[in-house]
Amino acid sequence: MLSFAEENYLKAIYHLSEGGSEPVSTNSLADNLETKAASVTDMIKKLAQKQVIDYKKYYGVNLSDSGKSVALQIIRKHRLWEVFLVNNLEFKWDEVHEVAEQLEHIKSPLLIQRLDKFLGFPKYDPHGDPIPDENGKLTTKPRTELALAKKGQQGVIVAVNDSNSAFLKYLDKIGARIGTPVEVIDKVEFDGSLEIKLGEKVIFVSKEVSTNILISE
Amino acid sequence: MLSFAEENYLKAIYHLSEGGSEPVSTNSLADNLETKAASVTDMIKKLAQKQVIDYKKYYGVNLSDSGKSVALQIIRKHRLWEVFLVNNLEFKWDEVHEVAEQLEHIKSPLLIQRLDKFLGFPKYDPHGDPIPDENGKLTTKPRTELALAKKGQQGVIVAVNDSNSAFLKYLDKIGARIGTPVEVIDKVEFDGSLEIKLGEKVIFVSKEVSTNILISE
DNA sequence: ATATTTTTTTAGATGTACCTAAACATTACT
DNA sequence: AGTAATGTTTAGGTACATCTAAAAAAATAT
Repeated sequence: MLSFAEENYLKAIYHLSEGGSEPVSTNSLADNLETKAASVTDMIKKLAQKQVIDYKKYYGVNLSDSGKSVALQIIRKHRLWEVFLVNNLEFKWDEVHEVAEQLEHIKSPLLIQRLDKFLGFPKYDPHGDPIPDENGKLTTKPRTELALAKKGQQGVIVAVNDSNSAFLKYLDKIGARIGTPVEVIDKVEFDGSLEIKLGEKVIFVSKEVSTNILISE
Repeated sequence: MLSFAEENYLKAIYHLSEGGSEPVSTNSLADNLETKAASVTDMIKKLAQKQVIDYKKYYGVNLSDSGKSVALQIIRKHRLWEVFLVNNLEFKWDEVHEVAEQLEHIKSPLLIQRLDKFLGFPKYDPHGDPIPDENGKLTTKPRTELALAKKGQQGVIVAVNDSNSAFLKYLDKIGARIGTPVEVIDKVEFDGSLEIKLGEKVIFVSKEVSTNILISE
């Protein structure tokens, strides 16, 4: 049985390695988990001993198969709870993260199975992120960063890259939600900002914002 | 901010002191929390320092007002989650305890406020125990142990004293649920067991069972 | 009222998850 | 290639929540 701290490490490694492909450095984990590099070294030694990661000194860590599976289960729980909070408890999409960070550590396979059923087996969370199934399988639709779209390109917002509350509130303000249609009117060479048609409105968004909006046709 | 362990101590003290009236001994806490007396002494010193309990060496502990309020909030969360599990996630009343033990420690006043609303502001949990309101206020209906009822007395099951899974499964088996009408047909002097009419059936229940069933008219 | 038993507390250890400071490896820069 | 900068690990220490064994206090029994 893994502790909350251990589970958080596995989740962080999963995210930082983009799904378990690349190795993750000690410092990037320390940053991500808001802790110190020395603490990370301590913990990854323990996780390596438990066989959930592969660790070679000075070379960073990789999730093992079992570690990846644990990480995906935590992500599954996190996202299912987010759906519950938004769909049933009137939470806004910028309010769910903190609470889901706690709920994701509740240990009860039955609970998650039943919650999934209760929610109608959702495939995506309120930020458009895919929810892994019981076996940890992800169904990822092709999606592009809005920042990479060409002038004239059209699409629909399917997800956001950042679940930061301030960012999501800004999106609410400009009327950008999952499902909102977008069209690139113009790209500003100077700072990479975009002029876009969002629903019925035409506005400018910074490069940073457009990097964090994911669209598909 | 209190840790899970600290919260569990406060909850245990609340239950063992019957709502904060009598002092609770070190050993009874150790028994209840399945830990050792020495560990309890350590912890109650810390809780006393945090002003959530009153502690005098060798005299047992009492909840302070703030400690009582914390305990009631945890009990509120526990019972609301139990309602959710039974009403919405198809859990049976003997399956909810363990999961609710985890869920009660989630820290988010908004979550509990919204959950309460979602559930329709329930007053009792699946075992018939009253749910404290936001201010920790309990509405307790008068209720008697079935074991204390007199021959010929009639009533309705309103709660159970023990949430032990085996006991609840037994109640399911004999058809005893919250709301089931009961009538005392006869009391057996010898072992204190009862002959009762439960719904439409007439059966015998042991003294131990009847002690754990609460009825009201 | 004294001795015995029970209960509670203290003393000293352990494992977890952190920390700082210092040592060591790797990478980047003239 | 040699040095400086950056990244990582080790060493040693802290707070938390637990433990065992022993000492001390309170309750019980003779």
